[in-house]
Amino acid sequence: MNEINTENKPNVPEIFLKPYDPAEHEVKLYKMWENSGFFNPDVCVNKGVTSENAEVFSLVLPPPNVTGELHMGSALMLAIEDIMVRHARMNGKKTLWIPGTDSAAIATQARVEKDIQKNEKKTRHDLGREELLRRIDIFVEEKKNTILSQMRSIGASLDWSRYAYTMDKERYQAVMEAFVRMYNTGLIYRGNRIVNWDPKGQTTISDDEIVYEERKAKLYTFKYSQDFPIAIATTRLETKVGDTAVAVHPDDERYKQFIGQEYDVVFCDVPIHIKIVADESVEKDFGTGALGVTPAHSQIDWEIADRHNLPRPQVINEYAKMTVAGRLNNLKTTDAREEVANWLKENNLLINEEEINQNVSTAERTGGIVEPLPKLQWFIDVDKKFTVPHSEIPSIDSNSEISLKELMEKAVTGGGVSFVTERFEKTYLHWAKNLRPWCISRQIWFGHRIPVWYKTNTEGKEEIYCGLEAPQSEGWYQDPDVLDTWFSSALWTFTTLGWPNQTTDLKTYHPTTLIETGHDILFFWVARMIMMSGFFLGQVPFKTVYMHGLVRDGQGRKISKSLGNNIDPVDMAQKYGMDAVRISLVMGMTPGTDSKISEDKIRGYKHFANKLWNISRFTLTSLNNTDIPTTIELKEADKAILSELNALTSAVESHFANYRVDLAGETIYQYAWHRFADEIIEESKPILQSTDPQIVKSRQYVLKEILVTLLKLLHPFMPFVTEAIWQELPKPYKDSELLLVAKWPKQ
RNA sequence: GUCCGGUUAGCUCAGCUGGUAGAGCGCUACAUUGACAUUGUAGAGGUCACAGGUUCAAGUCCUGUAUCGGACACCA
Repeated sequence: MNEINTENKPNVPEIFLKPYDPAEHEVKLYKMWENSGFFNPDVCVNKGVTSENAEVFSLVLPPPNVTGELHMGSALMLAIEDIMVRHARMNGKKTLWIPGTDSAAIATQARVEKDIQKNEKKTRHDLGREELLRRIDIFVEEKKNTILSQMRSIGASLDWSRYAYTMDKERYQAVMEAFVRMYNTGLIYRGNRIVNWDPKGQTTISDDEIVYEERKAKLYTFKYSQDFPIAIATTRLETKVGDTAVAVHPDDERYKQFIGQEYDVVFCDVPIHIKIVADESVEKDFGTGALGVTPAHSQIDWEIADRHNLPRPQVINEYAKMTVAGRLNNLKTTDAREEVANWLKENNLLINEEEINQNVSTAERTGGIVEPLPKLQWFIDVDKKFTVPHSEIPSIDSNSEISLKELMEKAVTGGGVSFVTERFEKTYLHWAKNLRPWCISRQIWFGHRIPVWYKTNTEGKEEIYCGLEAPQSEGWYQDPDVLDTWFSSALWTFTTLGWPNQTTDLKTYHPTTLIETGHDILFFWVARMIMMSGFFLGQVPFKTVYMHGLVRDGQGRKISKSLGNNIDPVDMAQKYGMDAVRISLVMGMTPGTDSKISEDKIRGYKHFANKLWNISRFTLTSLNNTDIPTTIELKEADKAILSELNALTSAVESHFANYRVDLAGETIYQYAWHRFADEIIEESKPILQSTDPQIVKSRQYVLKEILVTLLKLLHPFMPFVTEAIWQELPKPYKDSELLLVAKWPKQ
């Protein structure tokens, strides 16, 4: 390198004379970055910032709800990912971070329906499917700019040229293709099974969308009739009109004599036929040790009915109302329960009534009490074996036979996917082991519609067609249901890269390097991406899983509207600057563990941004009107300072390697403030007054080195203030116009 | 019920393969025309939940207890 040109003498820009003002810089800087094109790895290669065959670093952004707004959780996610992405880019990796938004099917449709109900007093059925979908599209178009501009305001260096929306044309086609391929392999099937029905949302939901709430319930012990030999216990009296058997344990001495007997009774106006069966699944010690079997309204009972070939009358409908004749007719289940209790009392059949704690299944989205109902639905078979034509997953051979469940286990146990926090690996494997068929059909309108058509043929039989386009001939009608939103999300790592086309992007960036997301969607999303990527590509979707925790308030409480403790990232950024918001979210956050945010903390880091500002001001002032040769005879003390700086860079690197961005941040913070500002700058003041020019030059050189290194190290964490300062540095100090693509300090 | 975590300064948390405790914020006192009051210096404050064990040596490893939290399952 050359000596600094005297015409490029460092001046102290006027801008440093007042405190750092984030508002003055943030929008401008983001535009500058975005216009530079460097968020796109292709541009980085073309402009020589990244070498053609550089190591790849790729990840997809977990797409936020397209109609939503930024909250602290998504701000944390964007901050962590942007830190890793900027770090990788500065390290010369071919770095791709794909932005996207999610349609949030149920939530979005519910929101639009509510508005229409309020403003026009109409239901979705009044409007019809087409019109409702048109309204939803309009709503999405109106809303999406909010979230997109908020994502930019964070400073996220996302490659917007590859932006994807779960419901855009490319993704929709890819989802159809995926369904058809899985159907043709026999992994997707239609079956009549007990599903979790949400009467409030009027749709099925998957097992993972259930939230258990503990409530008090009454456990009733009773007999079906005076001459029925066995008493049974239940909390759901109203379902007993749907009973077809009483199951007892085969070894239970009390009931052995009755096994095989059958009884006809009229129970609360409903004639029922009860067979006494022996089944291992019954616990002798619970209740009376005898279980009233209601095949149509309980998962376990459905399975018992399978084993004993029992009829399965349905007595509750989709609105959670009774469908039987008599006194229960059309009553809500809760009312019917009381009615049955009254009837039992009237007829002297009630033996005992006891308060117990019970876990009630509720729907995560609507809060409705889940009603198990038998329904004809679409499922993914996780146990059926299929052949993997081509596998890049360690421990899974090409052309081997495997089930989705096994694939999901092996992808992790074989080391194809590793978890930054090991305990999530255990949670994952535990879940995968107990996986059951995944119900993927939903009875709403907004979403990826199931590409299956039906037709009743001349013999009165139903024909089924599954394909990308509707069949040409007459009389076909499409399945009205749409897919579980997680079905399309599960394909996200590769549909965003152009699949099913074999694009260059797909070859270059898949498997992605990393997925970074909240641990609350480990099963919903992370696990299912592993499933789908394995099935369609024979690849893992990502090599590393990094899970972040929940963002809580300063006292560790969940952030919620009712507590009124919401801290809005956008408000906070206006007050203290986005850099302060970003770094406060990251500092003190351990991977996988819930973290805390408070306004005090954010304010503290605004001080830090300003400290940096003043460090820069001092350093540039000290260098003013001075030429600093780039090769220089350094004094011993200055050599020591530089080797300490190298040690800092190494420490930061090793924290990055361990995905401990929190520790990396703290290490730099500590150095910048308490070592550089408090000590090195202080001791430099007299040194710079020295009459020996060698001493002065040596020190000036060191100060410049530290400043440049610190700006680089801090850039991933506080991109705005560091770039703002960088823009004021004299050219000879810089290896790049933009700090965004400057070279990461060498160790 | 099963499986995971946590329990370290007033608060929020670090502390890797064991070597007599750290940070940030807060608090106290002092300083102040100095790059920065969005500051500096100094300081107070911890038998590292409890009880055993292994070891020359234990927040750090093992066992158990208490307590808080999470995931999963679920009894009808």
